[in-house]
Amino acid sequence: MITESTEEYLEAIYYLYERGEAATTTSVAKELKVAPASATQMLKKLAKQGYLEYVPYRGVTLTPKGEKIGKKVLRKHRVMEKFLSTLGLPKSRIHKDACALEHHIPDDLERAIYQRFEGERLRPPGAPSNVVPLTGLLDGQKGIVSFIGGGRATSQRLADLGLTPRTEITVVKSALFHGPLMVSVRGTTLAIGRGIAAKVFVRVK
Amino acid sequence: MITESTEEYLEAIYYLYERGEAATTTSVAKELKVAPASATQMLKKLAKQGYLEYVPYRGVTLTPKGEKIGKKVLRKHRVMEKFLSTLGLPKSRIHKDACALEHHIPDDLERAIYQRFEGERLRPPGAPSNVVPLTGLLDGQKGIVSFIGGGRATSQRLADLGLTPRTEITVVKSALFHGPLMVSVRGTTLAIGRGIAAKVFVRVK
DNA sequence: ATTTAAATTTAGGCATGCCTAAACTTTAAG
DNA sequence: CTTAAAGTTTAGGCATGCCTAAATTTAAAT
Repeated sequence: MITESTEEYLEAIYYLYERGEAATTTSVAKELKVAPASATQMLKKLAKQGYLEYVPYRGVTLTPKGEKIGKKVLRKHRVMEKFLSTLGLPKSRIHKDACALEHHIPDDLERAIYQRFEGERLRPPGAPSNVVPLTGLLDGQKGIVSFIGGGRATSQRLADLGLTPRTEITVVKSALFHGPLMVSVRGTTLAIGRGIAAKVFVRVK
Repeated sequence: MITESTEEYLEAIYYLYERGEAATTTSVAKELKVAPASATQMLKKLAKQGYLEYVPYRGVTLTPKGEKIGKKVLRKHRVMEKFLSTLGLPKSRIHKDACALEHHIPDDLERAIYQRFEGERLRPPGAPSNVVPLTGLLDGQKGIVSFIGGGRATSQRLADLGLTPRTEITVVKSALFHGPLMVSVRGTTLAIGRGIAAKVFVRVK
């Protein structure tokens, strides 16, 4: 079983990596507010477990296995922050509370929360709540195009891609907060930007 | 700082108490799926910390301090279960997931979730989302009566109690899932049943 | 009253992950 | 090339909470 501490470390290292900063013993320790000596110990353990490469006095780099976890935990953290702020929790506590929650949110709960709150923010009033923007789907989910939330030009562009109401669409890959989505429509896979994807409303089961 | 384990124990003991079962070393151990010897050790520690009275070979009873925590954690657990099931998580995992979350949900998040999901379930379509049934308020919250979600007879009964639109109302005490609510209206305190309270929709700040 | 089974506690251990203090590398300045 | 400061690791400890095995207490049956 993967411990909370392991997740915490991998998340912090991934976060440093995402910002282009080096993951040294000290930077990790500072990020997690622990003593450098504690970080050394933990990093050695994580290396032994195959989550990262550890070179004494030089710092660490995540292995694919470690990166996958770090990424996932960070994403959960961000979804939780959004969730907490949508519910009106005081800003001052959002980060800390998200930290506490991120390790206890199962994957599918994260997905459900994401869909519901992201969808709610974008959905035009009156639309049923199982209609969500395409950006609200996560990898592997399917939906039926319900309507296009944009003007004529948007509709046209999307129609050219085969995205018209009643078409079934599958999200192949969707980075949660940035970059294009890979979707599959009528047997073809295509990439569409988040901006336009947010205007495609689909009905999910 | 109160540990997760402490909360877990106090919740289990309170839960036994709620069902009228004796809190013995063994029953607690069974509830928490730990060895009886572990429970003994922990119960002694909790006694030393003033959460419960411990009589060797006889079992434990919660002090007010311990009961307060046990009750709160159990309530969070139940709110989380409701939340998870509203979001469609598989039934088989709801209990376990709620267990993991209950210790990491701050009080106000619990309240926000409760209000939102309970309110959502009962709120007539079209009402703004800061309008919730009276049963959605927790102890100490205030609201302004917005409308009565029942027929003429209900309205009349409530009007007799002084509960008419635009009246300010304060919830004095509300057990979360059962029993009447104690409310204060125009300086008077009265108890009203949950059934009828669910028909009083109030606007909260 | 004795015996025996069940419940409970004590004793001794273990894993996790944190800490401080002291020792050791690395780096950068002179 | 030396040296001092900064960064890092080692060593030794501590708290939490779990475990098993062995001792003890209680309760129930004869």
